[in-house]
Amino acid sequence: MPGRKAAERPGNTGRPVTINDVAQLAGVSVGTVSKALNGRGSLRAETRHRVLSAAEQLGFQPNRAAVALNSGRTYTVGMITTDTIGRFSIPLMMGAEDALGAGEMSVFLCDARDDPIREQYYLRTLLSRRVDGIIVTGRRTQARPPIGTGLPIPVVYAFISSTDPRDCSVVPDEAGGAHKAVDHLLAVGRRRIAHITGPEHHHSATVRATAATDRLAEAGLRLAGAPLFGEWSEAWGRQAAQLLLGANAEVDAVFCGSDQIARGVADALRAAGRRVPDDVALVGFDNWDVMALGCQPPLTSVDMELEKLGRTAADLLLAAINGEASPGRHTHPCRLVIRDSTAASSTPAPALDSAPGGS
Amino acid sequence: MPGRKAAERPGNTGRPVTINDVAQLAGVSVGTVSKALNGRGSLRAETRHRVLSAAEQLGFQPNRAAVALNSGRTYTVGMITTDTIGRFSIPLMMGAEDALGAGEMSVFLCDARDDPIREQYYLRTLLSRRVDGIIVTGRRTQARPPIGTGLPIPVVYAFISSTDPRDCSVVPDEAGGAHKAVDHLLAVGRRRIAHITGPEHHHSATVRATAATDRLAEAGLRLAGAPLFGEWSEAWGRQAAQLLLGANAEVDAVFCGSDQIARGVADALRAAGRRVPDDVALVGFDNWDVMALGCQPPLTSVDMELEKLGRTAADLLLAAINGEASPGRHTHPCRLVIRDSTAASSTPAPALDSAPGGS
DNA sequence: ATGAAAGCGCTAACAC
DNA sequence: GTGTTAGCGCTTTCAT
Repeated sequence: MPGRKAAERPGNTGRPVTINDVAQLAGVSVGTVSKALNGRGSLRAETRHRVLSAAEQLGFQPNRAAVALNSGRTYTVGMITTDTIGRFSIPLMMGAEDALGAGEMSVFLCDARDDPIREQYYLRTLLSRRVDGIIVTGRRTQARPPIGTGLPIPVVYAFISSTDPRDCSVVPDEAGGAHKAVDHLLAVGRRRIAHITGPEHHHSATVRATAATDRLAEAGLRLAGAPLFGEWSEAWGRQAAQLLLGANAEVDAVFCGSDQIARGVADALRAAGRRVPDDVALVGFDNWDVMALGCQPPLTSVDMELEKLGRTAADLLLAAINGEASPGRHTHPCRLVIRDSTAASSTPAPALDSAPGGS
Repeated sequence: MPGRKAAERPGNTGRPVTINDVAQLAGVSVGTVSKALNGRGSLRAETRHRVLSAAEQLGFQPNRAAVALNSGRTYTVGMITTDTIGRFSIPLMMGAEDALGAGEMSVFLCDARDDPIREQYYLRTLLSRRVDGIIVTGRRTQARPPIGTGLPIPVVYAFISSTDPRDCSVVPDEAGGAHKAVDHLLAVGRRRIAHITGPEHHHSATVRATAATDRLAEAGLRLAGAPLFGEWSEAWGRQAAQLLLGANAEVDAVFCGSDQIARGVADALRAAGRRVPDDVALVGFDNWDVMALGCQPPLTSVDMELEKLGRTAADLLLAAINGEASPGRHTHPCRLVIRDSTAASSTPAPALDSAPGGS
């Protein structure tokens, strides 16, 4: 009964189908089967066809462990993430997994949960499994010590980077993203721009704050007050916005270090009777859909394009596996996504913006 | 130089260290090395020690492909998710990965992206890699057709379930969760409870709505109006809240099908001058931290405990791999997380709740 | 054009 | 207590 699944066929032993079974059914030797299946050597068309249909009929799937054993390649890579919660690593992983899948690579998922012990455990596991390469991802863009030295396989750091400049890292151009945000605010006519962001000890916060300050300086302007460092939370956004309202009513734009902060700012501004974007334009960072779109009004935001970044990391890893390593720090541009929170104030349409919930 | 990493040692060939290298360095045969490393057979303590330190010195890691080849077991499982964006599958995966890691299992990550073709591709890949089992996860709790029939390895469905009742599925007890939400609202003295939720064709929406209605009926009450089916979005929450305000000012609680919806409802109520929880108590679903905590006030919500659910699924899979299958549909209880949005209205503290952003 | 056989790294059965 | 060897499933010479 050729149409049936292998495991349903009467007489099926439960044992996986091997190349031997195929050889027997096709009436040839295993060597011939191997050639037929891999399109190597020279075979009569008829023989090749006979083998292929036998394999088909048995539902034969080559045992990759055996292939790995004599090729030395497993067509497998490890992905180690230090990020438990996954907000940043998920798109990275998905992008990488997609790019690797196209190269017939399977991905081992390793969640190190910010624990160096777990990390080393996973590293050993992956080496034992003879993965062809490793991608290391994490929640922060700050450089971190290499996961290992003198490893026999290539490693690519994605989002995070390695402190060793010879290592291959792919990182978002956060400074460039901040530049785009500031440029956009200037372009829509804003001049008194404040900056609210995360903790000062957080790499992304300082990079983005510095970049924003520098860009304004290039335009002959200064930030409206020092950057407000706090937490990556809506609550901090609300709190900081109130500080701003208390101290300086002249601000006509706020560039925020994250969408969560921006959303808190939007809520606080609205509660205080300030209109966004008419009175104050708002730009976030991350382009986190649920925040940027849930915000009233929808938020202009800097997108780090993490999925693309993951894809790039995977491509660099594949190249390195094939002997074409690209050592060093590779930056990946950010993209500014413009939404209503920075709509040009030259054409205000107050009545339309104010009741988004109406049915 | 014993302290050095294997790959840095002078004379290192780049070739992975095998059991042969260890045998040679220890001056014994490969069989002896195998016994020493796996604690089998009987060896002199001195010999065992000599082997272990040789292995240590060379940084030996057994080639898992070889182990797999003659044990037939790969200590590997596949995790197929149909969920691209990952909101639900991430905690599931993390829980499962954690539980499997404890069993020395590595996890292949497969993102099928809602594409049946990709799903079957991954299934073939996993079978070819001879995984010991498969976990299938997805974004919706609705039953889906089995991923394959007569498969040679156990499959466990997590969050989603299989339409075949003989398959092993682990699903959240959404109805139970809805019961807890309603019970809690009744316990804090609410009697006119409305329900706003996602699309009517969405399994979770109807299950939760039905369960809420039933529970109220058991208490001799009725839902305040028919369930409002719409979208899983904040915008719909806002819109539905306005419908509610227009039609029926007497509602003293809203049970929402998701935290996103609840958050939209909270915003709309506040904008309309209604106080939460004083005038209207609010319960969400999902306990999605960023929504539940970002909401003003923080949201009481039903937590499906997806990480635990993933862990349970992994444990069931491990058991099935060891020959102790647990066919059928296993439900996993939900947990109600109580926050300010349902604080008992008998002790109102209006002044404190209204300015959470104050510094 | 096809078959036979060695070998990838490891484990286990058996010999000594 | 330790060494030798067959064999897991597959690929790849090398004969024929």
